Amino acid sequence: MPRNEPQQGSKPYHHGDLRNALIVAAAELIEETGADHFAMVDAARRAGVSTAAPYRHFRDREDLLFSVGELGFYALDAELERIRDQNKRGSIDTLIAMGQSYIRCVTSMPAFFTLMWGEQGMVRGEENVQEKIEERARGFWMLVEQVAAWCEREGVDEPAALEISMNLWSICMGLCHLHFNRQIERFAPGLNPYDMLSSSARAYLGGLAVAKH
Amino acid sequence: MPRNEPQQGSKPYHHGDLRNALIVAAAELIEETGADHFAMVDAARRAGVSTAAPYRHFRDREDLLFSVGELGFYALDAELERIRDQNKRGSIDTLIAMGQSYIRCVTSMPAFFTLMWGEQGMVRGEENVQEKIEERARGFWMLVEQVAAWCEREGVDEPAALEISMNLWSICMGLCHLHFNRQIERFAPGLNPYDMLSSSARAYLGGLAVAKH
DNA sequence: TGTACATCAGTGAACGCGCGTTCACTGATGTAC
DNA sequence: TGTACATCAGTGAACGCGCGTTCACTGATGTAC
Repeated sequence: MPRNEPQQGSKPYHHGDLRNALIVAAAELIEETGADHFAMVDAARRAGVSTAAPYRHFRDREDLLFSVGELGFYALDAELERIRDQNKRGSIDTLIAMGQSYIRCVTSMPAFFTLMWGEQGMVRGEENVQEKIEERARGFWMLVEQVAAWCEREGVDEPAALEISMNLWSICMGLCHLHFNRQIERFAPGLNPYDMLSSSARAYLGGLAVAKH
Repeated sequence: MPRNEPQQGSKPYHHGDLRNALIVAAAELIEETGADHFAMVDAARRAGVSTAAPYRHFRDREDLLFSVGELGFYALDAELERIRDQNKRGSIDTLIAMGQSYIRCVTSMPAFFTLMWGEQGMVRGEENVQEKIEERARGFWMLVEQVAAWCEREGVDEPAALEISMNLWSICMGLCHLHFNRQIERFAPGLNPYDMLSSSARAYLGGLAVAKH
């Protein structure tokens, strides 16, 4: 019988990839019940191990949650990178597409929201956490770069790129928030966050370009 | 000895206004530790009563939290009303001032954030909760009214007022979010949400007005 | 190739804690006569 | 004005539950000789 194949019927003593299995299990649970109500023991149960097993791979609950957050950023960054590479550098369509993909990502995993940008993901006094936190900003710097290119095109002062990027991020954040707290469908049932981003970002950037000409 | 004056030294058996005292205590605790970690027993302790007492006034924990949310909306609406009455109807400055006051309110009571616009405040199958939830929208309708007046002035289609209001709300929401998760000071230390709102709302509304002329 | 041994990744049972909520109670208050 | 009684707003003790975490353990794996 081959070593690496798990025997049928009897589960192997060693899991093989428990760390990742726990992250995935936790991510699923968080999707279902929200990060606040996430329970360490449930993650273990879902991964099919004892409640003590996770502590071989994570210092504590917070440590696991942090890793789940990393998973979220990984997915988001990959998506943003894809959008960026498929569109013209610094065009308004690129900026909007990036924003829409941001909204899509965040919306498709709403429970990651607080996990990714909440306090908890940021405040941890530990060894090499600082660089991990830097990593989490990758998507934002992608946006800044595109905005800077747009500024160059439009003859807008480039130093403003950072502020413009923050404002665009704000709009996306706000739309995400309103969207998955169901405020959009509540107050304006005909609208959706993707079109709203498109129209408001166009008006905003348009207003900036006009002001500078 | 007068009836209504509490005796010094010995605390009276009846509190007198325990319901409100509990709401205030809960609000303070939520400010300190966040709504998620808020504990019913702590509210009772802070109000100086036994842990069972709150259940004379609130069905359960959720019920108390809902009432705390109402307090938040009460403060917000009062502030928005004040700003509206002090400014010119439908001017861009009024819109921005309302947004800034929104940010100020939300920022000054960050822990109310999820309580006021999170799921929990919205999903409750109960008697006359529906009308209470309607009440929570008062501030938003104030904004819509001002935006409609602005539209009239600028010759923008008035039906767009709702969408424009949602977009402005989004921007404020996003700025609040970024602000008190410390993302603004992290990425753009020189900026603050108030000026950001002012500049982005002006560009956005300017862009809309230009597009229509 | 075989064996001894260190190390690793699990188990299962238990701990302690804090919280939401209930229960039988008791002191205070309001009211009908 | 005084009294009996219903009702209200508290008390204090206890419950049950679920969760985070630890502990001594054991089975599996990798490696030096």
